[in-house]
Amino acid sequence: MHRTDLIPIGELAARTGVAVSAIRFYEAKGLVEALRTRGGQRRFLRADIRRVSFILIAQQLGLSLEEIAAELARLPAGRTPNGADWTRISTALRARIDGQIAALERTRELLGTCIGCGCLSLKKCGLYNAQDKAAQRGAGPRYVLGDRAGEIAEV
Amino acid sequence: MHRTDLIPIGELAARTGVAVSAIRFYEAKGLVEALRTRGGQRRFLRADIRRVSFILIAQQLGLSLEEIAAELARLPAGRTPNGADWTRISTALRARIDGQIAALERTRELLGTCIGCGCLSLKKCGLYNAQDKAAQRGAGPRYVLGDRAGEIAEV
DNA sequence: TTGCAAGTTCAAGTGAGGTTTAGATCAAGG
DNA sequence: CCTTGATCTAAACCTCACTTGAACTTGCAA
Repeated sequence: MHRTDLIPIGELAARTGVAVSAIRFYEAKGLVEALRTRGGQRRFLRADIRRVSFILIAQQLGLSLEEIAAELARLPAGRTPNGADWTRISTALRARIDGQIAALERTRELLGTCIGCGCLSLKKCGLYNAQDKAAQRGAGPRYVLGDRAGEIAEV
Repeated sequence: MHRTDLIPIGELAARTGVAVSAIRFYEAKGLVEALRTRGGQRRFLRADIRRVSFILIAQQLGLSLEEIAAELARLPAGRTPNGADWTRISTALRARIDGQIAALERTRELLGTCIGCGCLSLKKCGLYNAQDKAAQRGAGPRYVLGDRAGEIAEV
């Protein structure tokens, strides 16, 4: 609507709070697309502000960029999410949050039964069996741990 | 009590479900300590099974190895946690879980108000303001995002 | 004593999610 | 036209939490 329908990368960065370098990175990953000026500079659609914001929200919910890309790719013709898309996506995100909360609550309960007992004793503690369940993908690459959860022996 | 008070790295690995390489890595990071045989092989105390298990639990709760090391370092004389230590630590961990759950619940609520509205519009959505609050340290290094949360402009 | 699984070190690799650097080019105002 | 600031590319670098590989050495059982 404004005559500046196309915005340069710096403005997209300023509007979303994401670094310019990150936006270029997202483009390389296929999360956003840019038009180019004759000189080769990127020009984004105003709607890409929403698109990038969606990326940020989804990240907060623990989605990887790959998952986010998959979600965005489901939108026909590379559109920016509209109302109906958003309903579908946010419903899915909510399910994910529910799962995370449930996992944390289970862990908390188990931790509660352990406070004061000082057991830390594998068979009895329950927290050890909870490890695979409680997995909320803590910081860092745990590629492998997930594959062998459950084989924990007794003390 | 068993005559094998000292266990080799392979057994510690088998008992905790952690890879041998990971245990060596933990030792390098100061999370566990090992005695050495004359030949230079590591021998761990049986109690280190508990120590490593503690590392795993704390990781599930989102602590970095550095934080875990700090927690373990507070134990006098490099002991393995006993009952009292465990009470103190697990109480702290529980507070952490509570915080994580609360953050997720806030996010869920905001998401709920957005389902169907399709807004994704920064000023109105609320989810954008929630970003710093909801931070549950999703997968991957988000060192920087945390530092600039809140500077998000309007669409 | 031998055989071999399990152990050792050190350096380099992995993968996510970016940032930094360097040097060149573009766009807009004066 | 010229300067200034934004943008460009490519490649290198960063953290975290590990794994992998190469090249040897130990420890234990038969």
